[in-house]
Amino acid sequence: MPVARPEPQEPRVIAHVDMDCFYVQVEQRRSPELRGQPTAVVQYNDWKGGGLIAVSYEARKFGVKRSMRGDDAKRVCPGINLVQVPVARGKADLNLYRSAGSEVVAILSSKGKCERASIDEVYLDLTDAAKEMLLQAPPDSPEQIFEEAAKSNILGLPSDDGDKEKNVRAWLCRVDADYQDKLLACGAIIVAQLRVRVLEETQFTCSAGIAHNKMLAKLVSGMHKPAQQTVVPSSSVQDFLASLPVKKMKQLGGKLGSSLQDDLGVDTIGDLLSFTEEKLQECYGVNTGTWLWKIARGISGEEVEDRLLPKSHGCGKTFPGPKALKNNTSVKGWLDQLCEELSERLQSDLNQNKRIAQTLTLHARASKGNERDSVKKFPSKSCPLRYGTGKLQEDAMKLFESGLHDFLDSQNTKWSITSLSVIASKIFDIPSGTSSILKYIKGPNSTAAPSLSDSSSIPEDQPPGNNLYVTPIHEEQCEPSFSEKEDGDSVSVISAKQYPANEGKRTPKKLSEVKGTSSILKFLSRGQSTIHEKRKADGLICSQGPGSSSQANKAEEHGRSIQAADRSNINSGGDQSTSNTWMFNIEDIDPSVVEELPPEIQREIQGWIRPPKQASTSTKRRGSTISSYFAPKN
DNA sequence: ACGGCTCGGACA
DNA sequence: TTGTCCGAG
Repeated sequence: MPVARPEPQEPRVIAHVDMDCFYVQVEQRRSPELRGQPTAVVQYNDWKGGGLIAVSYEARKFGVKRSMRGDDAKRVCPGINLVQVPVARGKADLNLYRSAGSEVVAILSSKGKCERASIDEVYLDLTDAAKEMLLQAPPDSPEQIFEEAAKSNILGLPSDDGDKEKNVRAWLCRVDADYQDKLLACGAIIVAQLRVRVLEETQFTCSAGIAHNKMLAKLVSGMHKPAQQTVVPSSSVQDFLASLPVKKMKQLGGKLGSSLQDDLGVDTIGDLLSFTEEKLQECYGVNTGTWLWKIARGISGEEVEDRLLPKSHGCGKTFPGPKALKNNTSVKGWLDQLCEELSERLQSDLNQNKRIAQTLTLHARASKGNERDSVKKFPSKSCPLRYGTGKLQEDAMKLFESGLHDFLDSQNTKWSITSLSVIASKIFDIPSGTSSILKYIKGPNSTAAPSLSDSSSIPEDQPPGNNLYVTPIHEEQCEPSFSEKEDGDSVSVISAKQYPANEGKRTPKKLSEVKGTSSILKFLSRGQSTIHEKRKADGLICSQGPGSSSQANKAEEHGRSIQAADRSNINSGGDQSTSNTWMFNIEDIDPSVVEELPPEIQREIQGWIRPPKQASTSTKRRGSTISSYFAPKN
């Protein structure tokens, strides 16, 4: 349900940029002969010509729609070019479009806060840039207005005049405009420049909306498409919303919007104005009620998040009708495929963005053998995410089995799976500051290991080392603490560390000295002194597979475990089968090896395992517990 | 045989 | 926190 956010005091300049039929444009760049032609991108050509996921404007003129089948599109538009989405591992592979989207984000993020809203959309907060322009170089004469900006559509500006562009030019540099409108005008100019840059540097066109908040910017970004932008001055907001059908508003395209129409007789946003905030709250709860009341008045306080990358990675596939999966073997086969792709994407996120995902989730749709409409849903399941294709596959299968067990409820019926997906989420940056640690990687007779923070990507010619990252599963308090080099394995360890609860800031603590590096590795590998041995012991160390323990136990271990990503194949890009991620459960580590560590490191380790804030004292553990082992001696 | 494949957010 | 549901494109 939508929630209202506090409205910032100062007027903001917000833009929503939306790529025009993006997948089609990506394909047109690859195959220029498709430019200007009716074209659509389809996935899976085998059944009824595949499903359309993007349609060029030339094809839209024929009535071709997203969600049509390829065959239907051919019927209404015989000349249409249908381009297939690349297929890898038996499923659609959208990576081509993802990376094209990144190209665009890289440009659009240059003028202010930028939020990647989807593969082909971003929000920009251009407030500062617009203010800056107003101070430094405000638009002053109509002739001087940048050509693309002059093509803007200004909501509420009379356009029956004939010479629209002249009016726009005049509006953009109006001297008598109020401060807010001047800011918007500057925003429009900046966005026009950005859009031109996007076109020049990527060959992609886009459309945009410029307004004082995200909601309004989003509403109008698609109003004039393709390759145009639209501005919403405050003075035009009420009229604009008054006649806007509720279903057009973001968040009201579904059941909530239908309920407004059916239950309250509200057809336009303007109709909402006749309801008090209290009445709306009665109908839809406090949060949604307030939200509705505000959007009716054009108020939306939602901030533009500073985020250029997705928050999760998911891979899924459906198995409709006869394709449904009916036994463990076929499920395993497909999960393996999905996990291969997921692993690849995780590896490249780690490589390019220095990020690590912490949670693996499995979703499925299922029906029970004979039952028509199975009421029961297949439960989603998650577990700590371990890097490496093999680990992901193993864990995903266990999650599936766990979900299936719950789904079947100990009945012995046949089942069939109609969709599967695996999702990696809770993605964290590997904390910067590693470079200050890297000197410890540099052994007496070797060169420094690749720097994480200094180089945007790891050079191809780096010898494949075993770079080990350790991060805490719980919360975001994480800081690199030490690294080591041993036996030719380059090992970088990032340890969990607690930070003051209320402080957003991290307070890095550097270790002045790192000794006994072999002990560190032993500590981490529970007595195995090399990474190779560690690999063999891995199964023991990560005793906690998904779905194999009680809920309580699982939660406990999830909260306290430490996870490591082995990046051994990042550089070589080779053999995935030897790529591993290691999870270290504190409870499984032999305390005796800790005693060999220098006191500094012992103290550091204490920091890792300090119990979570409201840790239950009643939790039972096996053998000697770490917390008792590490309890303050005094 | 459902549009498929992704994503994000709110809620209990 | 996990799992569910909704909504977007």
